[in-house]
Amino acid sequence: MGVGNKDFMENTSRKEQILIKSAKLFREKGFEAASMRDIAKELGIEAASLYSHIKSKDELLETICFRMADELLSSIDEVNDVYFNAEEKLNTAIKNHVNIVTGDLDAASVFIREWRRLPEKKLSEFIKLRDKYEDGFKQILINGENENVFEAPDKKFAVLTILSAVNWITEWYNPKGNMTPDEIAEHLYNFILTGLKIKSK
Amino acid sequence: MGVGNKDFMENTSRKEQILIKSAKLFREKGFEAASMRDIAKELGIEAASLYSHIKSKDELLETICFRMADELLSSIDEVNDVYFNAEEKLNTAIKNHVNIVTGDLDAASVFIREWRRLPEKKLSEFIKLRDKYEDGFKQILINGENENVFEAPDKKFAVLTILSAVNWITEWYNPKGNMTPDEIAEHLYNFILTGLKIKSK
DNA sequence: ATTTTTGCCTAACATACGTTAGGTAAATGA
DNA sequence: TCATTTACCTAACGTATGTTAGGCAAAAAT
Repeated sequence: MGVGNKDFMENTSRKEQILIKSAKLFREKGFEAASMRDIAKELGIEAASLYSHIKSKDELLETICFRMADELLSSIDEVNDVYFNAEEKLNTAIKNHVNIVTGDLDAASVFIREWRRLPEKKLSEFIKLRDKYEDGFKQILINGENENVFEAPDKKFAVLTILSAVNWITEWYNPKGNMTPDEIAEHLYNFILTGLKIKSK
Repeated sequence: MGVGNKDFMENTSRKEQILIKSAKLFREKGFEAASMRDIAKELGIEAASLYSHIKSKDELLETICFRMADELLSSIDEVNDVYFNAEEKLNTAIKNHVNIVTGDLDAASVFIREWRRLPEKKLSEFIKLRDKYEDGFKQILINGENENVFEAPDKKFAVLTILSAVNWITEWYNPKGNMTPDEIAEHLYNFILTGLKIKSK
């Protein structure tokens, strides 16, 4: 009942299954409104049984949020290490971000929307990681300015605006829609680079 | 205890005070996590006393969300009625949006983040209003294309990206910071119009 | 073959929640 | 002056929540 995709689930550890369903429900109903009993029901077990695999509800939120943060951070680090050209860096960073986010929409939505509900101690740790990620993008903009290819008077502002656009994807992206993640990334990159105004003008 | 700004509150009806505190708490803790007892405590009364002024907790969320929606909608309608030039329209629409959002950050955050928790019936109504607002922006982009001043192959995509940027303000705007709403709006407008890339290139 | 571990179960706990019922003292209106 | 309304109160209700305790059958490890 409610279990669904069993073939897929069979190769996945119980803890992983719990995380997947948690992300789904945290996204749909919000962290507080999604109960342990809801999560258990999705897996066809009782709420108390969840505690054979996890320590607490908070742990679920933590794991989802920090996994995403780690994934994004290692992506931006790699971009800044590997590529030389600022335009290429920004293009790749955006492409990676869009792919990570669309690759696990549930977890990404929780990462973007529900991180505020982390317990205080983990929250400050989380915010540090977010800041580090933002710094990764800032670094790209600084590179671009040195290369005389980007212009961003207020770098922090520019980064926040860029990230707002790539994060907002979770609000409207439909995997069954007619845009692939790479197409979205390209679209976004073009928009961020050149804006709305007609170039010939 | 916890009441604070009494002078200001004295000219405001009790129901309005409740709404103000609700918005504050819904923003800080989320709709589900902020309890009626929390809201009451902010006003120095008992939870049950709230029900002399309101019907339910849902009603509070509804009022906050729909007020914001109405305010934004009449703003975009006015812009589309009054101005003729597409660039001017977009500039004013963004300026209005930023001013409305920064003018009541608590309510705006709830409008942007917590609308999902609306009861099903109100939720569909709310989504209709959001779509209408998006259409208002889309209309501006279409105007701009006809005037040969904007270029946006995918208009829906462009609108979502623009709105993501103006909505994300609630995540970082600090009223005590060193940017006025109008400065933010101008900054945003420039970014949306021309992007990062250096023009001379 | 026997022990240990795993993964679930039922039952229950303490707490928190939105909300209602019924009352009361002060302000308001006739 | 008396009646009504307003804005609060205390008490309580039913329900939902995260989590723990203790047990039990099957699988895994020794």
